Amino acid sequence: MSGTPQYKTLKGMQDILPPDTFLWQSVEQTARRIFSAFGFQEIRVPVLEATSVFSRSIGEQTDIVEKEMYTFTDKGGRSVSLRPEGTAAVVRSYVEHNLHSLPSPQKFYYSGPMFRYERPQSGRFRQFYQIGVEAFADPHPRMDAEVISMLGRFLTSIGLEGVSFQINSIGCEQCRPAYKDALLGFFSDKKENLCPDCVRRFDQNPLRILDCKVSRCIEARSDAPRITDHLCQDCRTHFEKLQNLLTLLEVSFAVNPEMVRGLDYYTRTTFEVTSQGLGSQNAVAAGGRYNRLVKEFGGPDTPAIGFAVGMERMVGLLKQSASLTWPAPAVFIAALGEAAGNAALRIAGKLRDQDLWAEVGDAESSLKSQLRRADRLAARFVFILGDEELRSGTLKWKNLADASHGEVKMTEIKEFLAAI
RNA sequence: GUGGGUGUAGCUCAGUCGGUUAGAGCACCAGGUUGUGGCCCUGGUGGCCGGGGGUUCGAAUCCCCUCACUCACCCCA
Repeated sequence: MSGTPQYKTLKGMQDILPPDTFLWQSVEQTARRIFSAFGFQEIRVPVLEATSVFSRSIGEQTDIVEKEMYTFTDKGGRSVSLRPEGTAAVVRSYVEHNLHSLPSPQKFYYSGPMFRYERPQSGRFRQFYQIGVEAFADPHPRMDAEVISMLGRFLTSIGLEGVSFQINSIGCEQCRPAYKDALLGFFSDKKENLCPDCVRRFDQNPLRILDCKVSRCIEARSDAPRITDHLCQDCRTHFEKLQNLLTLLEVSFAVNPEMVRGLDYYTRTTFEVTSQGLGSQNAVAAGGRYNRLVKEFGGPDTPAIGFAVGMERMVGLLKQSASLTWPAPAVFIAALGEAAGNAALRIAGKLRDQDLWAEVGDAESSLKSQLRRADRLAARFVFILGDEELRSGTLKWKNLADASHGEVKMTEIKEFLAAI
C-alpha cells in the first residue's frame, strides 16, 4: 500500500468508521427515544427533490440556493437537487400527503445526509448529517417551548455539556419590513464604517450586519435598533410567553437580538445552540418557526416550527469528553485441529443464536496466536477446545482480564455464561 | 469564490546549510521448542519522501507549477 490511494472520498465527504459509528448510533438512538416521548414520529423523505422545492422555500437569493446546491438535470430533463436541508422536503411531503388531516399537531422527526457544495472546514462538510424535527399546526408559543425544551433534553441526555441556548424573534411579515427599514436608515450614513462584506449585506441582507464578526462592524452597530424593540404586538406577546414557558420548563437561555438565521422562511421564534470547542462553526443545533411555508407550498395556512442538529458537530463534541470504546466479543473460541475447529463452529453458532458475540479462532494456527487475537479483541472469555476436550466433552475457559481459568462441560455452556 | 498553514510507512513524527541502500515509535505478521494472551526479546511486511517540471555531478532537502488536506473568511448544522 502506498501513500496516496487511487480512490478517495470526494472533497468534503467522509467515511464514518468504527468506533465512531457506535457513537453515532447512540446519538441516533437517544434522539429517537427522547423525540418519541414528545410524540414525534419518524418521517423519511428522499434526498433528491425537484430543485424548486428548495429554491422556493429556502430563498432564491440565499447562498445555499444560489451556489451551494448539488443541482443537475436528470434523464427526463428535470432540474433536481440533493437536499441542502431537511425542512423543505418535509413540508413538501406534508402538503403532498395532506398530513394536516392527521390529529393536530403533527410532529415529525427525520435524520439523514444533507448536501451543500461549500469549502469544507472544521465542522463543515459537503455531505453532512442532520437530525431534525418539525411540528405542524400549533401556533402557540407552547409548541416553541416544547420543541426547544425537547432539544435541551436531548442534548443533556446525550451527555453534552457547556452548550448555550440563544433565542430571538425576528418578527413576522407585519413587523419585520418596518424593522428592516429602521436598520437601513440607521446604517445608511455609516456605510463607510462597515467592512466590505457588510456594505454588500446592506443591500442584500441587512439583518446579516448584526452578526458580523469584524470589530468595526460590531462597534458601528452598538446603537443599532433592535428587532426585539420593533416587534408587533402579537409577535411581542408570543416572544414573551415563550420566555416565560422556557423559564417554567427550566431551560436556561439568553435572548440575543443580534442572532440572525440564514433561511428566508423563518418567522418569529429563532434559536440556536452553540458550543465553544467547535471552532468557527460553533452552532450544534438551530431552528425556528416558519408560519408561512406550508401555505407557500400550496397547503392550508399552517404554522410550524422545527430545528436541526448537526450530527458531525455533536459527535465531535462528544468525542472531546468521552473516550471511544470498541465493543468486545463475549467469547472467543480457540480450537486446536480440524475436529475441534468444527466443534468450535457449532458452539459459536449456538451462542450466536442467543445474540452473544462469539468469535472462532483459526484452528490451524497456534494456540498462542489465537489467544493473542482474543486478547486484541478484548474478548471477555476464551474457550479452549482440543482433542482432550473433545474426548471428555468439556471446554477449558479462561477469563482474559484476571487470568482465572477452569473447565466447563459442553452441555453446561449456557449456564456457565449466564452465571457470569 | 478569497486568504493562511501543511504534505516523509496504516498512525504520530524525525531527517532540510543538498551527499552513499530514507529512519523511529506505535500498529500489523511470525518466532522465542510439545496446548495458554497481555510485558519483554528477535525477525518480517510496509515509503518512486503528494504529483510534475527545473537547478545540480547528486534533491525528501533549493526554485516553479499543480494537486490534496487543513484552518479562517463567506455562508451555515
